[in-house]
Amino acid sequence: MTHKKYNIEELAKKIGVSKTLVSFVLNNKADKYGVSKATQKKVQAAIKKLGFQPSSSARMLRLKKSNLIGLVVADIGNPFFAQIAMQIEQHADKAGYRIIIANTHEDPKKEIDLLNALIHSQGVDGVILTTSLKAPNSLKALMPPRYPLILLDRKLSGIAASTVGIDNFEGSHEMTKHLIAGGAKKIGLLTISPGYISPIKDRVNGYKKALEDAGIKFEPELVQEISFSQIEKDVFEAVNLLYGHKEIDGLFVLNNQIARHCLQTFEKMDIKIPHDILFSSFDDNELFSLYNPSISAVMQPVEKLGELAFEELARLIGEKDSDKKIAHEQVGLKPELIIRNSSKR
Amino acid sequence: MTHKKYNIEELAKKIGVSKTLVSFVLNNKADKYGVSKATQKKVQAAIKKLGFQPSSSARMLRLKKSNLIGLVVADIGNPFFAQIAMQIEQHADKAGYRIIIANTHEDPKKEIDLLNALIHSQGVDGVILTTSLKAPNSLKALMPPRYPLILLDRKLSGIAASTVGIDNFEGSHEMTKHLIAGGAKKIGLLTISPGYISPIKDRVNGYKKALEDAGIKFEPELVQEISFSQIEKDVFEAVNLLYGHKEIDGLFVLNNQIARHCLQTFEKMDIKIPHDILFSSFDDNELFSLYNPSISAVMQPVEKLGELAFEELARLIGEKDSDKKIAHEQVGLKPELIIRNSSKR
DNA sequence: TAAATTTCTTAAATCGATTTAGATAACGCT
DNA sequence: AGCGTTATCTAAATCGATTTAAGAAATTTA
Repeated sequence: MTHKKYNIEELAKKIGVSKTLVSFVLNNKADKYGVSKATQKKVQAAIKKLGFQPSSSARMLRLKKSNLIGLVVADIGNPFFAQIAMQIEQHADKAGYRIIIANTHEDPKKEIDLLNALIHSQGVDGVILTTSLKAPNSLKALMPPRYPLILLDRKLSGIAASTVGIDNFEGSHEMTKHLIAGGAKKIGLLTISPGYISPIKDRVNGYKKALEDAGIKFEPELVQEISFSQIEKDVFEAVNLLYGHKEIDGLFVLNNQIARHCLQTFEKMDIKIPHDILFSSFDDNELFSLYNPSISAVMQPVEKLGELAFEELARLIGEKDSDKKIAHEQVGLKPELIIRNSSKR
Repeated sequence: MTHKKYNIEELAKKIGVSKTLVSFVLNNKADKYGVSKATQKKVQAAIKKLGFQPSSSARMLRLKKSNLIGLVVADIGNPFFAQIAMQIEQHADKAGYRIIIANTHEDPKKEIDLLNALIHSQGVDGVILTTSLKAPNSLKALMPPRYPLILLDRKLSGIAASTVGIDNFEGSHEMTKHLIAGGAKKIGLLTISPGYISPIKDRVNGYKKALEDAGIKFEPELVQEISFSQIEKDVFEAVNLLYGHKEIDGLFVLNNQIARHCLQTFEKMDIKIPHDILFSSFDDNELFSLYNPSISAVMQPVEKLGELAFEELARLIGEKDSDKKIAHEQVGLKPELIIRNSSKR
């Protein structure tokens, strides 16, 4: 039952035709090259019967096309990225692509190494990247001209690449406005390292703008950066500082992992939301709807993001194949405010 | 700055040696073949300076080794699998492997198609699989003899493959015992489709055994199978039936997604846990510790599972390379009971 | 100095597909 | 019959690496 693995040459010999002919049939070029219907049938039948699968390494080598796309993310452990990855896989699969997943752990050096390997060694046809880079130089240096690259979630100025993400400024602006409308006068902000990535900067700016709109003075010490590698400890200290000493009456956190640890800290310190602090987070999450009180959040349209990222990448790959000009799109989807109980009294 | 992409031949010409020599250096065989130290230095320098990356498709073709492993899971959306995937990626990366991720959505046909493509076309060096198959035939038919395969989470009898998972019978047995000890006399069980996969069967058996131990008669109608594709609806109906009509005083659910929807349903129906029903779930989860009341769960050692799955696969790949016999390990890690407030009064 | 050895280097075959250019056979037409 | 056409098919080059077998240069030995 377990049949031998044939290559195209053996298969051709078995059928009694040349491998050229088998290749024609395999690639739907039989008609184009005038292969008789009878022969086509014969070849098709043999392919199916023997379960022949052409070697993708051989095709890759010859065609310089891998049907592989690289998905390089900062942290697949974060459900936000895991969800997007799933969406991307789903769309890629439909279009005949496989995805290679790689995790940078927010390390720029690792990011560059991985990209180098994926692009130049593995030969992936394109890359979807959530970059942790501060500057575009090292990325630019390794990218072949007109290489299909999608920046997901995080922009990187100075690089010509399509970007798929939400309007972080607006999401943050709206949520902060909402907290203010709920009565908060002194709103803490918990950001996450690295603080230089675009969504974080945009969100901080959205927060500032909302304060300004409301005539509230921006106080830098109310903004605390949580280190990606020691979230638990930093959150505890930050909440301690902001609530214990700065006496905030509102807290907005820029990431769902931070939010989780805030909730833990609130329980530990016996802080009651929304009574003591109005609270909200970025990135909605199953926990938020079930928690008591339910947690307000800025929701990113994850399915849409994944879909768009892949579709745009597929478009770029297609254009590259046909050697047209590559136009880079900047997609800024609208985030959605999910107002629940943690942010209003 | 953006330098041209060289292949080994161009690189060799540039340096003024043969590509054979470059290849020797590249593969650390320079000493073995007696390349002079001076030449080695020269070649090394050029490789580094020009950032040369050998084409992996060419190497794959020649060496029949891809340094790729396939990770085929039923549902990457499930945090349990996402976590394991992250662990596997981490260990694989260290060992120089890339992972291709594929999602079967619990569809056996899709699973076979994907495996076929990964093994025979992509040429992955090995596969880690959470199978949705009922019978091993179709899998056996496509697997080359002695192919490195790890079954993760789910066993499949009749197939010679290493299996990495936990002792599901024991986990379920212990948790059911705990519910009984807490005073539950009529315990509902929510399983998930497909019901024939080994962990589910083992868990159901553990549940039965615990009832038997306690002298409680097993009632088949207290066991309800939730369909993977319509969890929300099924959970609602099942809870309605079991609590509303069968008057259960305990509920054990076999999957964290089901648990989530149970909590929603409880709120909707105003069922108080642990007061009205003692409740617990399989697969621990951040939600469970933060929810009020906190939810008891059978925790699987996710990091350990991912690590073992990869290490065992790497071992098999290594043995295959050196053409030794492949011994198949059956790893059954101990699950851990996390007792919180949902399961005791 | 010539022969034998050792040291270093390279030409060419190979992996399995695709594709170009060309071969062969059958056919129609004058 | 002879010649151009058309319809089918195939030989051989190619992609970029690895590796075997063998060649050239340097060194030692006789």
